[in-house]
Amino acid sequence: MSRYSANEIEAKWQEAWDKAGIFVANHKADKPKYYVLEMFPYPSGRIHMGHVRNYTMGDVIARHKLATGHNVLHPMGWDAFGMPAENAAMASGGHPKDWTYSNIADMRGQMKPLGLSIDWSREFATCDPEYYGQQQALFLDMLEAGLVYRKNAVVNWDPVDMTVLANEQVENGRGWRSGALVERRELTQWFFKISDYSEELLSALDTLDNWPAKVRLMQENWIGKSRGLQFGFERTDGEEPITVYTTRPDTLMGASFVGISPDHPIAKQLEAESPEVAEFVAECRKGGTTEEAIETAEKLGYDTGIKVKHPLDPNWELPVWIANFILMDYGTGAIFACPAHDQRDLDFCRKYDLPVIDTFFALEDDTPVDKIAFVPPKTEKVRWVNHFAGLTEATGDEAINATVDFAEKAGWGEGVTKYRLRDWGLSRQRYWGCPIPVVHCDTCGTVPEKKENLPIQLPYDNGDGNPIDFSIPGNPLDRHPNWRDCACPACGAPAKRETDTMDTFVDSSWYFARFTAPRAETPTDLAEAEYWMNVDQYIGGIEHAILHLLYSRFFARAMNVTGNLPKKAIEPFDALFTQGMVTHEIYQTRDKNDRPVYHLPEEVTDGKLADGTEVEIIPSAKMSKSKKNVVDPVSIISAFGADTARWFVLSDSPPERDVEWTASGAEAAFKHLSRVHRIASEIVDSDIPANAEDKILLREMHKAIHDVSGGVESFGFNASIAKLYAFTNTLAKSKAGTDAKRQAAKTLAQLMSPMTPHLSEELWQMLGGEGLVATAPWPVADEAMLVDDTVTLPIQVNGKRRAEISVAKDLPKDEVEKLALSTEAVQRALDGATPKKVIVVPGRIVNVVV
RNA sequence: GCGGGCGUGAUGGAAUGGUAGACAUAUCAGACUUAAAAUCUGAAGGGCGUAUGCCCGUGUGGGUUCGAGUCCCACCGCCCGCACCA
Repeated sequence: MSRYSANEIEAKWQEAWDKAGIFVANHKADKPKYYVLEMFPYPSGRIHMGHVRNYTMGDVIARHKLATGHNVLHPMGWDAFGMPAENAAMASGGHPKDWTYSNIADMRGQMKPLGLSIDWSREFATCDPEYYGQQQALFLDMLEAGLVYRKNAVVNWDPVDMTVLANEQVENGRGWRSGALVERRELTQWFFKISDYSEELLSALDTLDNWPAKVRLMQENWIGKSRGLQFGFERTDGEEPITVYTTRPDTLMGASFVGISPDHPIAKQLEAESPEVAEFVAECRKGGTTEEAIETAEKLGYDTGIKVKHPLDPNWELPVWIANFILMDYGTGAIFACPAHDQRDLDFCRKYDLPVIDTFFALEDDTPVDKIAFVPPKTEKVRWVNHFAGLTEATGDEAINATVDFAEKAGWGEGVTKYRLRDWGLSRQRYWGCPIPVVHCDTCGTVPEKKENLPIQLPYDNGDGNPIDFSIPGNPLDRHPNWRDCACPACGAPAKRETDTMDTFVDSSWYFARFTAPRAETPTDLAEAEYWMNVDQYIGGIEHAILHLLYSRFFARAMNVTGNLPKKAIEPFDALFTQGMVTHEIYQTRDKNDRPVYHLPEEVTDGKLADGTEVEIIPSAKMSKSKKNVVDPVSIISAFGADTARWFVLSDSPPERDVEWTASGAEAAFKHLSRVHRIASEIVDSDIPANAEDKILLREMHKAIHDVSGGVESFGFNASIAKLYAFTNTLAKSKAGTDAKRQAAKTLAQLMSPMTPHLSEELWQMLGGEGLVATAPWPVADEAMLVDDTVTLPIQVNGKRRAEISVAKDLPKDEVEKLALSTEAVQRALDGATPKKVIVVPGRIVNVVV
């Protein structure tokens, strides 16, 4: 009898798969194609358990599809541009390119032992010039199609490091490295016109039936379609009216002031004229650019002294304030405030002592607004105070529509549909990204680079053999001695290259299309894209629910318009699955100042440190190096094997939810796999004649085929594994003959093969299976074997279970009823009473109502 | 602030509106062993009871239903996202 030795068999079978070339995707037309893709990783240098879970899920799907006769494309690549490489270069020297490629080599080396069914021949990294050169070609196509433009936009600016900061680099309003107070500053930036597609991206969400409803809702809210009224407030000084946009025009009688953004043209004009305004606006620009930072910052206002006339009452004058919570990017950058029915406006008015006017009340409560604004759902009926369009009782929605109609008829306003979705700013003032292929020429202006000059490559050094110094703040491309110098593609005169590089979201917005023809001389090969697109199953983290997925949907449309993708691919992901994280307990103690001190899992036994100190345990926390609750897949694989890691990350929780990594759970998974191996080898060594138990075992086998397959097809991997445990227990206890047990064990090996491919190959071979289990046809359940002849029915009296009966599965309802009523326990519960009603749900339950 | 999600034994979780707790972990008991490990068998939501059983129980409070973990309303708690992290 042989023992289960994961390390030996895993290497052996990986070699066998490689040799057979079974995971190399070829464009063969005789089988249905299936494209399964997991979001590609950032090459940090180490894989983590989240990767193991993500890629194992995709692998289960890919292997199951392979076994069910599909032509499977399952590729892998690297999302390789981005700030960590530059941060590493800044912190510890070296070059982002070297750092990245060495990380990729390390990670590939850690991933291969997982035994994933990946077609490695298609691998690429987004920082390969062959990839980003094609991305530059796409950019030029989009520029030509009018989908790219330049405008000013606000960024986080670190005045000490003289650099743009990412939101995550702003901590409590200060730069993470310099500690300087961050300012909002305007720069000229490149933008994709994603807003051209607002309506299209919104309405097409309805076609994405196989996406989680949650993700569609998040995108819907992100696009943020709203209907409102746009109109001008006339200024008393005769200057141009101030145009405002409001989604609550019905509350116009409650207006207490007109507010403009600190970035509004009027504010800018005043800023130039008045030092006092300049000071105020500068104050507003302190703090981060995130919506959260702006919304939660203390309300600040400045009375400009400008007055406007209320559109409904020429004698009513409203002041114009600059307010820090008004976004220039949304609507017109100007609003009217109705403090009674908007909490932000109310906070502002209370602070600056501006009037608060109730415009409607709840039907049965006319308490004036004090500290809490009255904001009922727009579907709720309210009672209006002196409404200008003549409303008395109406819902918010009705009032808004009536008001828009009223304003349009009267001619002072216009109903307008707006979207919250802003254009996608793709400029990054950084080195390690795809260079934007345009040239600035003194005579011709901004000129696209010629396609034959692509790729515009990043310079590795300073051109004179001296390395680029990444330790100085700012963009190395800007200060490079000669990289910027070039000839204008239009007139040939000396010109300067654009030094902004692209947002890394651009890289990941089309990689799925590139995988269909990764070595093509154009961004895509239309014939290959036509065959392989769309991605049949896309798998990744919920954190990408909005940006990455929305940008990809936009890119697919843009690529279609520019002839780089077929029409069928404008929604590139047919089905989406968002998996949960892998979490782990945090072990912490406290230092003298009561600050937490974290401990590695291996330092803790039975809730105590080696010196006996009690450890505080925080359950289910996201794995993070700083909290020391990280489990390294590499050490798990060397201790137990990849199959154990794969089995465990799928077993304990539903895939969309977080799974808690526990040492005992991993060990138990290993024990179970060893047990399956032992059971199989005992069967091989046995010689039991066929007997009456055979049919019972085979019946259970068909039920297992049915349940496990169902779980795999519906992302119920944990349910499949629970069934595999149960079936293994059945097999271990069965007294059936050797032939039946061998058949059951072979089926068990097949059913396990998507999760534990190496062990399954080993078992398959031991049990005399033909060829590789990976390519053996997936077993099919015999429907006739799934139904038992008798069923057990629980009997309830008034909804409480009192007894159960065992009946033939097709026994008529009235017979079932008779049987149920005659049961002793039911008679006792009835206690002589006559049932009012008996509900018989065939095959399910009987309920006797008294 | 806005938006989204989740609350079931000691723990992870299962349950087309139909026997709540499948499957697993941890725990306990037994078998094997000189002993331990490994393995095998079994117990187990809480309470009462020798027991057939009975009562209570899915965050809290209401509601719909013959029947609610599941549907509806309100509340409480926790987690996540918010446009330059990937």
